[in-house]
Formats: sequence, structure tokens, C-alpha cells
Amino acid sequence: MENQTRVRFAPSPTGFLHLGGARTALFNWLFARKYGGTFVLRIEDTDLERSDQKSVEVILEGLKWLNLLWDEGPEVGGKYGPYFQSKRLHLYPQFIQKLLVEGKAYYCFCSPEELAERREKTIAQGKSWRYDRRCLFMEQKEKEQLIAEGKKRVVRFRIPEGVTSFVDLLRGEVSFANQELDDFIILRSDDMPTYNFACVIDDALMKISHVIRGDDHISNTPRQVLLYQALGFPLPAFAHIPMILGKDKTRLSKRHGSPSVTYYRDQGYLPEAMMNYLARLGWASGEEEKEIFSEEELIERFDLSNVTKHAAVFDLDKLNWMNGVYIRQRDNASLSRILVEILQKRGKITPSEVTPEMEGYCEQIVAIMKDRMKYLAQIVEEAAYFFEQEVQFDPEAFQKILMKEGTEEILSRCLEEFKEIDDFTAPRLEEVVRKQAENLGIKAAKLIHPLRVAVSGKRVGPGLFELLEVLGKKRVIERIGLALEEISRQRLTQSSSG
RNA sequence: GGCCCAAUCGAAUAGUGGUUAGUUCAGCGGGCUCUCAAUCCGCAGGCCGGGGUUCAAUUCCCCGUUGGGCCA
Repeated sequence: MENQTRVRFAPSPTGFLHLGGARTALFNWLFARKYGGTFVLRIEDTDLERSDQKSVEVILEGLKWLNLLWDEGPEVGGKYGPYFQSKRLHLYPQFIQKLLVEGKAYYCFCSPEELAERREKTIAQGKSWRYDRRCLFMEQKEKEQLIAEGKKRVVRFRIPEGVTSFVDLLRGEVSFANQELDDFIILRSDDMPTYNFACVIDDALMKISHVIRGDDHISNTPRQVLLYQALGFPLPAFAHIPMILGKDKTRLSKRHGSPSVTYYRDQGYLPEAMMNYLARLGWASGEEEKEIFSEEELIERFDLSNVTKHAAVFDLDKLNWMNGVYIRQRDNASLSRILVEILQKRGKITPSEVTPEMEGYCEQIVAIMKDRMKYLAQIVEEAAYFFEQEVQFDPEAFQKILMKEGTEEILSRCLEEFKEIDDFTAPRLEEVVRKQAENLGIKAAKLIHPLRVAVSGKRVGPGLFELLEVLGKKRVIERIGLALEEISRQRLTQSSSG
């Protein structure tokens, strides 16, 4: 017997895969994996104005990156296809027809202008407006006449009397008085089904057992429940998961930095870190001190019953911390591959420069940088000296460290020593520098700091000896030389102007 | 404006009718150290408000407030 647990993620391809969507997908995926069910991906692209192929690709790409692979849907198919709503349009008319015939839906000829006028009038009287059912009570003959004339019409669902309630797996029973819902449109004048209608038909035909979606859909649910009932479809279980908000507690959007999954990928966040972070937003296993969960651990522990009911604020600090943890866990070779990708995307290197040497160099870089990384693009942003021909001196570092009395002497001496080293490795370099400090009768730090600024332009960075080794003898010698030249140049300008 | 949902340190959360209300991130202080990190140790900080039920409420109920959502 096949497992009947079927869940779906049904995004609209109107932009990118945002974090909220990714988390909805994740919760569905975790649920399917935990219960041995099927995870369906359906693209709701009936809003042709706003949907485009590019967005579809971005969504698929984002899900794949997060390893949220779907069992049925685009690219993989399945027996309940098609999985693009735009390819399912032929499925809807029969259900519209059924509702019309049974008197559960009716044609409405009211134009938007007429509706607006009546609405304003009602509101002016201090009453709340919902559709006044003018067309529900129209004579059959008149309707036929109008249809024959080709007058524009929509189809409205007739809301029955009573109360509609459903069980939300997170909050228990939720009820709505039907009189609060108006006779909503299920088929637009251009014959396109509306969201609530298409969604119900698709979920029913795809045998979705659990509808797990954002809680912004709670108020759609009673309308959908009524449609299930009117059409005689079995009702799925519903679970409305809380939304993700920005720091200012408003819906996550572009204003809060980027909410797109692709952005984080391109910044060098790791998919396993993203998955872990998103899972922890609104969910906790209850184990103290445990924040890091592997995919398997998440599947094992995840349950809708311990998902919180309130919105969660996206916290970049915590994602950064978590990503750092995962970076430190990763092997250098795979980090190096990601770094090479980033370098290419940002035009720091060209595809022809991607040689085994470059990959090896990047591997050495991540090895000495991974302890201080939140995301890999920081290497490009804050340690560009690894890839640039000439060091850009941080002005403050230059003034405070390199312009100090005696720096030239120190750098020159180290330069001469370094030239003699064939075994240009961290331990050897450390030995030489410390010896030199001893000879000069000063602390090693007095040599280390100027050397760091000379070769990297910065006061902060990885351990000096590792840094020197990774940069290599040639670069180091060159850079110290250039730093010395720059120092004398500055001294000249300072003495002549001062 | 109508309806719906929610509420524990700054953020994510655990938890309970009687607890010193726990943990993770961030913050602060310290150890280590060539800087920055990583790491280790420590500190600070919270049950939205008001009623009720109860011997006892952060916990249960109601109202309010605030936030979010949907519709208009």
C-alpha cells in the first residue's frame, strides 16, 4: 500500500524564491520525508502578466540548492500532472459547470464600475460591503439573454449559510461566520480561474493530504473548505505556518536586505546552514544547547506540533554564526570550489584563470580563513589582497603601523631574510621572524604587525606566518618592497608639506 | 473599517498551576594570542497590561493592548 501522505509547495513564479517560500517548502519537505510521503512541486503560473520562465528557473534552482528535491513536479513529472497550473486550464471548466448546474455558483454580470459605485454607497451609509448578490436573484431568462449578447460575466461561488470551521494542525479549530465571506469570484471574465478555485481543484486532483502553507492563507482557507465541500472532495488537513518578518517586524521584503535564496547562495552561505537556520526559525526540538541539526536529524525530529504559532524575525546575526559553524565543518576542497565560483561571478577571475593552481591557492586561502568567516564572499570583500596585484593600503593601518619610526629598518631586514628562505612555510617563517625580533631585542609583535600591513594592507587578518606562506615568496618579497617604496614616498610628502 | 491569528530576555526558542524561568545568537567583561577571528570562562537581560478561577497563575479563562495577516 502506497503512503497516502502527500504535500505540496505551490509557488507563483513572480520573482525569486524568497526565504519565507523556502521555509514553507522546507517544512513541507521535512514533513514528507518524516512520514515517508510525497513532496509535490506545483507552479502556480496562471497570472500570466506577472509570471515568467526566468522566475520558474530561479525557484527550481533555489530548491535544488537547498536540496529540497521534489518527488513530483516540473522536470521529474508524476502521475498527477501537469504541474504547471497554466497547463491545467482545461481541468477547471467541468468543475465550474458542476457548481453552476447545482446552483452552488452563479453568473454575475456586474461590471467593476457598477460594483464600485454600490460599494461606495454602502460604505457611505456606514455599513460594511460585500457582494450584494444582485445577479444571484436575476431571472433565468435575463441571464440567458445577457450571455447570448456576449456580456462580460464572472462566476461567483454562492456562500451557504452557517459557520465554516477547519482544524489547523498548529492551532486547533478555526471558525469563520459564513456571512463574513462574500460570494467570491471563482472564474474571471477572461475565463481564468481565481487562486482559491484553482488551488482547491489542483490540491484535490493531486490528492494532497496536508496543505502546509504560510499563515497569510488562513483567511483563504474557509473559502477553500467550502469549495471542497461543494464539490464533494475529501478535505485535506491544514497547517498554517507562521511568517518570517524583518527586523522591524514587518513582512520580509527587499527593504530588509535581500530576501532571496539566490542572494545567500551567491554570498557564500552553505545550503546546509540555510536549511538548518530556516528550520530553527519557528521550530525547536526542545533539546537544550542544540542548534546544529543535520538533514537527517531534522527529518527525525521535525514535527508540526512543535512549530510555533507566531511570526519569527529573521536574524542575520544568527544565520551568520550558524553558517560559520558549517564553514568550519566543511572540507577545504569544497569550500575552495565555492570560492572559485564567487570569484568568477564577481569578475575577480576569468574562466580561463580557473586552473588547478588557482584552485589549490583558493584551498589554501579557505584553510587559513575559515575560522573567521561568516560567509565565503567575505574573502572577496575583506581580503581582496589575495587576488589583487597591488595591495590597497588601509589608510589608518598605513599611518599607524607602517609610518612608525623604525618600520623601514624592520621591513628591510625581514625582506633580506625572506629572500634567503627556500622553504617558505609558516613554521620556517615564524622561526626566522622570531629570531630576528630577538636579534633586534624587541617583541615579535613589533615585526608581525608591520609585515601584515605590508603584505595585505590591513591590520586584521589570518595569522601572519600562514598568510605569508599562502601568498608565497614571490608576492611577499614584491609587496614588502612596494611597501618600503610607499613609506619613503609618504615620508617625503610629509616632510615637504609639514 | 470588518474578520482571523498570535504574544516568554534585543532575536530565535524551551518550559511549568508552586522552578533561582533554561538554552542558542547578539551585547558586555575576561583567559588564550602577532591582529581579527575561532575557542574557553564569566556577566547582564524576559514571562505585554488588567481582571477573573485558584491556597497558589508566566502557565487556565475573559477583556484590552500591541504585532501580523486576509478582505475592503
